[in-house]
Formats: sequence, C-alpha cells, structure tokens
Amino acid sequence: MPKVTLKKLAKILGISPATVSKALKNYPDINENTKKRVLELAKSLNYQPNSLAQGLRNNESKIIGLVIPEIVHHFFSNIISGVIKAAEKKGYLIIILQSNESYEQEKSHLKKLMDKNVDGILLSLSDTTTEYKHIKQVIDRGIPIVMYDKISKLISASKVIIDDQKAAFNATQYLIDTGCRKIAHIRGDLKPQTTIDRFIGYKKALAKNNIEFDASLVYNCKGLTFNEGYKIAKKIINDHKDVDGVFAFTDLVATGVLKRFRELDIHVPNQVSVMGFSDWFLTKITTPTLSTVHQPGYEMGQEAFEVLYRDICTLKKGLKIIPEIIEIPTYIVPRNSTKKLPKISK
Amino acid sequence: MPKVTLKKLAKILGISPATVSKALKNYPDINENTKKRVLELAKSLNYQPNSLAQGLRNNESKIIGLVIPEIVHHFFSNIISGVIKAAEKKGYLIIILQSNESYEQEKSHLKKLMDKNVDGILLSLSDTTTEYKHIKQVIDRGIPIVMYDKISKLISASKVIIDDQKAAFNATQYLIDTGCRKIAHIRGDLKPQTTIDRFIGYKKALAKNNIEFDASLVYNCKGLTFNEGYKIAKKIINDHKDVDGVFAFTDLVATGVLKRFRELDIHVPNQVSVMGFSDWFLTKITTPTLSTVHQPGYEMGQEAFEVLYRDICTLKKGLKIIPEIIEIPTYIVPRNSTKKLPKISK
DNA sequence: TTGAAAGCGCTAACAG
DNA sequence: CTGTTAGCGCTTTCAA
Repeated sequence: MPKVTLKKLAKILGISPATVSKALKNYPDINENTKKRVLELAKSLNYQPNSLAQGLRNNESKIIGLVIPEIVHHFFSNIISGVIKAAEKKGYLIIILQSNESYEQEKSHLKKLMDKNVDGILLSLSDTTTEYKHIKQVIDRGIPIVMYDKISKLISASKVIIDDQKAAFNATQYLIDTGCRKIAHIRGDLKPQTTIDRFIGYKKALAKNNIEFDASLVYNCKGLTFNEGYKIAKKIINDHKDVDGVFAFTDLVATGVLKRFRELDIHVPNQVSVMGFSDWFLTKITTPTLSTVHQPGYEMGQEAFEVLYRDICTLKKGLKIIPEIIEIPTYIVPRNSTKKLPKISK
Repeated sequence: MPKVTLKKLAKILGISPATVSKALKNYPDINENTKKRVLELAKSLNYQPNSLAQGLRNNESKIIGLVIPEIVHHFFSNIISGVIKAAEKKGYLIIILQSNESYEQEKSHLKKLMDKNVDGILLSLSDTTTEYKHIKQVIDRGIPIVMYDKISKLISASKVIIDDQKAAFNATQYLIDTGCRKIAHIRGDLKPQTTIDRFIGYKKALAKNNIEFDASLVYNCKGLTFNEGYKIAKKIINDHKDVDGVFAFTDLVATGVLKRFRELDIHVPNQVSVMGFSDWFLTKITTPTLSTVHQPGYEMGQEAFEVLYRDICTLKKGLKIIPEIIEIPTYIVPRNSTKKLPKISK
C-alpha cells in the first residue's frame, strides 16, 4: 500500500504540494474551489499526514510522556485515565512509563522521553529520588514538566497535588468527632513526603482537640500491603486494649486491619473505628465498608495535563513559564467502619 | 539551550555530518580515532539523536500503540504493565488509548495511531465492535496488529488469548469435584465472546458430569459490577433454595454474591460455594477469600508485545506475517469460598 | 576512510 | 490565489 503523501496529491491534482498543504490547513489564501478539490481527493484517498515529518518540521510531536510509579494501582490507573481523557481533547497522545519507585528508572525514562521529542512530561517522583538534576536537565532543554502527587519543593515547575496534611487532619478530626479518643495511626515508610504529611495531619488534629500525642500509638508499616495491616492490627490491640480508632495512611492497610479485627471479634466501628486513605475501589466491598479520604486521581490526571498544556503553550509563545501549584480538594467518604456523626453539628 | 545536532558535532570536529552519523552508528569503515573523537564529543555534549528525524528517515517510530477497553481495571492494568515491561527491553515505547468499549472510539484511536506512525498496534476489541474494516485497513497499511484478550476470528492477525471455555469448564468442574451438584451461573452480556465461551464451558462441565442443564440457573448480569452480584445473589436463593454452587463470570460480581450471602446468613462455602473468574486483587481480601480462575494479564501483555515485535521484524524483512495464536494457560486458585478437594484424587 | 548530495514528508517565507 | 525554494535532522548511496 503505497502511502499517500502531499506530493502525490499535488501531482494528481496538477498543483504544488505547498498549495495542497495550505488547502488542508485551511489557509485563507486558497481558492475555494481548489480547496474543495484537495479536500475531496484527500478524503477519498484517505490521506493521513505523516506526523513524523510534521513533527520534524514544526518541532512538536503532540505526544506527552507520563511517568508513573506503579500502574497496577487504583489511584494511579485513575490518574492515567484522567490524563488520557484530557489529552485526547487537545489532540495529544500519551506515552506511559513506569518507574517502579526507582530513581534510576525515572532518570532513564526521562531521557527516553526527551529522545522521543515529547512536548512535555508529567512526573510523579519515585520514592527513592533524592536528586533532581535529571529533572532540571529536562526543563533546561525546554521541555516543560508538571509534577503530580509526589513532588519536590526543590523543583521549580507546575505541580498538581492534594494537601495530605489537611486531608489527614480531617480524617483524624472525623474520628474524633464520631467519639474516638484513643486513635492509633499506621504510617508508611519514613521518607515519602505524603507519609510524613499525613502523620503531621494526624498529630495536628490530636493537638487541636487536646488529645495528648502518644508515640506508642504510631505504627510503622514497611510495605504498602494488606498483610502489613493484618499484622499491625493485632499489635495495636495487644499494646492498647482500649484503643477506639485506627487511622491508616492507605486503604489497603486499613483493609488488613478490618479483616484482623473481625477475626479477633473486635466490632468495627462500635469498639474501634477504622479510617483509610485514598478511596480505592476495594473500600466499597469490604465488610464493613471502609470510611476513607477520597483522593481524586482522575481529576488530578486531568488537571495535570491541563496545566502542562498551558505550560507548553506558554513556552511555544516564547514566554517564561510561571509555575502553578494546583491543589485538588479531598473529602471524607463516611462508610461503615466509622460511627455516625452526632446530629448536633457545631 | 540550543539542541545538539549531528551537524553541530560535525562542525566542531571539522568533519562531515555523514561521518559523524556513521561513527555514532558503529559503521565499520570509520577510522578508529575519528570514531573515538566523535563518541567523546557526543557524550560530553550529551547528544541525543532527534528521533523524529530518524523516524522520518527510517520509516519507523519505535513506538507501538496499545488500545485497551478500560484502564482502571485490575486485569487490564496488569496487561499494560506487562506490555511496557516487554517493550522496554526492545527499546519500544507505548502509547496508550482507551476505547471504553466503544466501536467509534476504537476506530478513531486506530486512526490516530496510524497517524503517529506507530510500528504496530496491540488491540483488545471493544464489546460493541462488530465490523472489522477499520482493523483490516490498518493491516493493509502495513502496520501489524496483534489482538489480545478480546479477539475476532474474522481477522487474520496474531492473537494472544486465554481459553475461556476451558477455564470455565475447569472452574465448574472444580465446584463439582468439591461436591456441588446444583450450580448457578452468572453470565455477562450476551455479546462478548468471552462471556459466551465461559457459559459454554460451564455447560460442558455439567454435561460431562451428567448434571442436567437447567436454564433457570443461569442469570444474566447487565453490568460488570459488585451491585449486580449483590442483587442476583438474592434472586438465586429465592429461585433455588437448594443451590449449592455459584460460578460467576467475573470476580467483582462474585464478590457481590459473597456479601449478600453473608447478609442472608448463607454459609460460604458449606452451604453454597462461590467461584469467580480473573483473580483480581480484591479476591484476596474478601471474607471469605474468593476462589477464582487466574487470568494472567501481565503475562498476556508481555507475550502480546513479543508476538507483535516478531511480526514487526517479519514485515521489515519484507516477509509475510504468519499469524500466531498464543494461548496463555489459566489455572484455578482455590481459596476459601469453595470447599476442599477430597483427598482421594482420581 | 571520508564527504557531497539527495531525500524522507511537510511547511513557511516569499515571489509571482 | 499559487508555486518556488529552502530546510527541519538524519541516513545512505556513491564518488572521491
């Protein structure tokens, strides 16, 4: 199947490639009739412009890169979905790469994306990234980067985030409002900022309500797994018989807690309330269903693309990017693992 | 940051671009010394070839397209992950598009991918696709397509699949082997082939074991949702008090069944066994955990890319593609929603 | 062992 | 309104 090129169209019509190009691009200085002929022929021959050539010429690929820590993950696959949706509207395609929380991979992925002349990159930092030279290099090359979810304050670029601290504060406050006084917190690894922020939010909520912070109520969770939650639940109960709330930094862990509590015949939420974080799909199917903080992946993905798009346009106009920080609101999703709020609202 | 091009390197070194290109590409007819100088300069200036130009010249993009029905889905995100992993090894990047089970979107996605000069396409048919002209067009254009998961026998292309019929047969057989005799089947929409095949597998297993097929035990499930399972579970019990097994065509639905059964105080697996299909992540966290058929998304993704890669190479050599059909094996994952197999094995 | 030249397909500036 | 020309960055003859 010999490919249909501009040149060929031109030859068939007996006009120049330039004219054909303009006709196809709806330039104003083209005879209506010529334009019609071109358009018709193009359609009938099913002409597709060669985007490689276009890209080479115009110095843009209409492709953006998306670097994601882990694809098989409810939150991140929602992000992908949001990005694709928003990108589609503007005629952009998405190349996806997975960093697996590895700094090395992140670095090499950025390189690959630059090689492919992407017009911009969406990046969520890997947990092991502590240096940012590779990112600055990309930006210096004139390829805009927007960071989402896991970001660094040390990079000057647009960002799309949630306020983990506030979200965790609200979650803890919710537990308190529904009557909990002795609330354990299961936190993640020490490093990632999100984990730290959620921990701070937890502490702040306690402080605000004059509940003394008790370090022994804070449990460190190595992996982000169901099993970790399952194990820790037992520990919590052993250590603190009178605990009445658990706030886990992520749903999966909370789910493990739920399961163990049921096995231990600890009633949720009457004896102990449990609060997760993220609003993964699975929170709807546990028994009891899990109250959690909704982390809007889809919206983040959409927003991230839109910011990036704006930055791309800014850059194309030769202007300097003014980084935007966009915060996507989160909210509590009350389900059955927490008690009802008292009617008398503040 | 002015980009480093071949030309620039050539100028700096006082040699021709052609020579630089060859040096970089390890051509044999280049002076060792020249080569070294080129390589060094290239590295020190961090030269990256412009892939658009390369692509234009060599007529290949080193990008492949992946059309997926739905990204936010455990099975499919595993596929993505597998594809990316395999593609990475061969230096390919992946553009992802989501069809949302829409024929129109599928069609337009294929067009976009062709426009972007992808070297090949991985496609899982949307449920609403009944015509295949758009696919044949792509193949005619010389872009190889490999279909995975949801395929059509009417297309001559390589395919990566599981044997749904066999898998469903085994699942049903497993229920029978563990003592079930009156097994309900929750099936999906009428159209998709997978649904039909699973239904056939179910029937065949009954026949094989001399259990009479009873159409009233087959329930049609509109959506692929937890709620559907939840609703249907009640119906099953109302219609058939003595049912002792349920085989759902997908895990999510089975999970809904599990939940409703618990509410109805129907013991799983002692009174009724429940078997799902897919081995989604969530099957490990339900109560009881859900026995299911493992559907290996990651492996399918890897395999799909590899077949596509072979087809791309074949085509590049000017040979004709001989379609391969690759079947990825499935297996039963026994968990706690089914009874144990009797010790005396056949 | 090197380089000049042509061209992949498209577009933009400019001339007619 | 249309066409000529030049060139994006790279590769590949082919001649030197």
